Amino acid sequence: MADEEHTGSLGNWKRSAYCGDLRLADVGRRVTVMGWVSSQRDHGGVIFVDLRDRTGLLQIVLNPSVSAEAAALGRQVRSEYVIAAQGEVVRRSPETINPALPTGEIEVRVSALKVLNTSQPTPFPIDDEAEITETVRLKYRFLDLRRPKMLHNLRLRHRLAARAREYLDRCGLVEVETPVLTRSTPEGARDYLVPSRVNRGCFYALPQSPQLFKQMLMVSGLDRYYQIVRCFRDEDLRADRQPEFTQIDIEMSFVEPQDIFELVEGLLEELVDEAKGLRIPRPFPRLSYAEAMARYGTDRPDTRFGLEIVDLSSCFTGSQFRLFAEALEKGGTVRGILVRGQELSRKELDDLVEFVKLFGAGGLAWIRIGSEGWQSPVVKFLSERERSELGTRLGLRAGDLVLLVADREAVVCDALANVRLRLGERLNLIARERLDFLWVTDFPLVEYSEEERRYVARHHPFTSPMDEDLGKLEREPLAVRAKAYDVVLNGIEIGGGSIRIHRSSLQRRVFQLLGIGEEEARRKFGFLLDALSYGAPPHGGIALGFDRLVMMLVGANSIREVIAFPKTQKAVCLLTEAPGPVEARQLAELGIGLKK
RNA sequence: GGGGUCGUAGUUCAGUUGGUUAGAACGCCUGCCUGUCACGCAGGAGGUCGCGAGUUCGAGUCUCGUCGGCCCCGCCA
Repeated sequence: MADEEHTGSLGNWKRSAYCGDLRLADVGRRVTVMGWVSSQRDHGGVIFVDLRDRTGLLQIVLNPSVSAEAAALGRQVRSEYVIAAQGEVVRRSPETINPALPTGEIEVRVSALKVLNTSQPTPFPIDDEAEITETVRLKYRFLDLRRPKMLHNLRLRHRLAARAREYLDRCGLVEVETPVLTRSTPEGARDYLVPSRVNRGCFYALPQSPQLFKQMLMVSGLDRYYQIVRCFRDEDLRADRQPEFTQIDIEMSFVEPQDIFELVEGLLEELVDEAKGLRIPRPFPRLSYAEAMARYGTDRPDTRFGLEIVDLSSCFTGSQFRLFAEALEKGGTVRGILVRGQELSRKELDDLVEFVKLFGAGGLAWIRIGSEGWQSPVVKFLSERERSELGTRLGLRAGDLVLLVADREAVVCDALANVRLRLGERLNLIARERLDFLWVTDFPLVEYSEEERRYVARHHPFTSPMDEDLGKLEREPLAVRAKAYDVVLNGIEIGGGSIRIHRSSLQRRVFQLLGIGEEEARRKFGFLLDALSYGAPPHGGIALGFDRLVMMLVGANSIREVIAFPKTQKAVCLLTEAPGPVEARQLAELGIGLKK
């Protein structure tokens, strides 16, 4: 007995109920509950303890008239001590009911108490109220995760993963584990490298995705594959980007994009049902890349609000306004957003002018349509004809505001896409409760990289061109569309995929277009070309960003809220202080020396 | 690599124009209290103002540098 007290052992005690589960129906039960002390209220005689486990809070009552021993122990108890209590579930008298608690109609009258462990005072309160600096939260992540909200996030994440596995299994997909120690493929993101001790001077890379393995599984005839898999990219972090993240990775044989859409829509339907109990409309809307760029300026539009972008170039042909004229002469464009019935202060407009510069635009021209006439720093440069064309085109009337950007098309799109988002937020136009899923399709196969002075794959080099565009592959590569697609939720890209090239002859043509020579292709992707030459079936797939999806479904602003042990923007784990130095002996074994 | 922003007690914050001993709330500690639930009451402890230089008679406050968190640009096929 005394030993048990000192060691905090359970002895023969066995938990018979979770705290948060108990209700009126349990009145009369003798229960054993275990958990953490959320608060202790000592009234000199009777002591109340709010006991917390992952299910919620339960009030237990230590009354000396029931057990003097338990009450004496309870007097010693402090916040976050781990205790076990045995007693009877009793109905609270009407005036002592706490409607704020799901368990507020009952309490446990404790007959025996064990202190299983003590706790130092925690560096921050274990509740959802206080907003604690992230530095402190991450350093004490084990305590941060003890907070109900974080436990909820982790448990929801688990349920979504479980539901995804169940659905994909039902659809006949087979989960296969692919290697974590793999080969570096210098195309794309920077790899995390792992030195090989056995093969001195050689390195593994952690996978950016299991792309090539899943394609080879298709060649193997596995037919339908999935994997909930960790991926790694050594790039700078953002609120929605961590160096290691989880994908729901999918690949199927003998399919066209439509098959992928149906499978993924079914998956997302189930996940949204699991998370929110909502039925999302299917099929998801589809938008071509070209249309998405034209209307929203981005390939991942948030369609929960309007403020669509309008091409106004034709209104300004031959303009006397130098900025517009120059942009158009250089093959650029003038586009704008019409804001109707909203007041923006002069300061806010000035801020927008600065804001677009972040995205490479020279500036932003605004025109307010007042009842007295047009009010704008640029209106004096516009001819009568331009003003009238603009007015007709947009159907301008008093109270309207027009925001214009003139530049190269890519810059205009980027700038206005961001202006649109900012205004959507600022003017509170976003339908917060909506989940707008959509497919973006018909991506260009390649884009031209000024920096590398060659065509680069927009998705990845294994993406199939559209059959009808094959003829343009060499003549007009920028006009070739790919069998690629992204799935977007509320303006966040949550997944992307494609139908892959399954014939080595076409794969060679694409490598050639990308400036990857025969020899280089053999060296880097020889195994894939080999695989394709042994009867590869038509196949394609997709990868869904699981962290982002969970983030959206719990309404968090950062992926870190749904990852148990995330890293900071400098890719440091504040809890374990990884990455850290290693011993000289370890480096010597690997044949690695560090530059001073 | 670049821009912005923040850094004061365990936590969340305040701190005037540069001026005495840097404050509040919560938390913590001690005592009292038999129906509270953010219990209450009385008392108490707790600070390298991120770090380092500089300006000044005097710096939490001004300047420069540096470290760290967050947001963003670049980057992320």
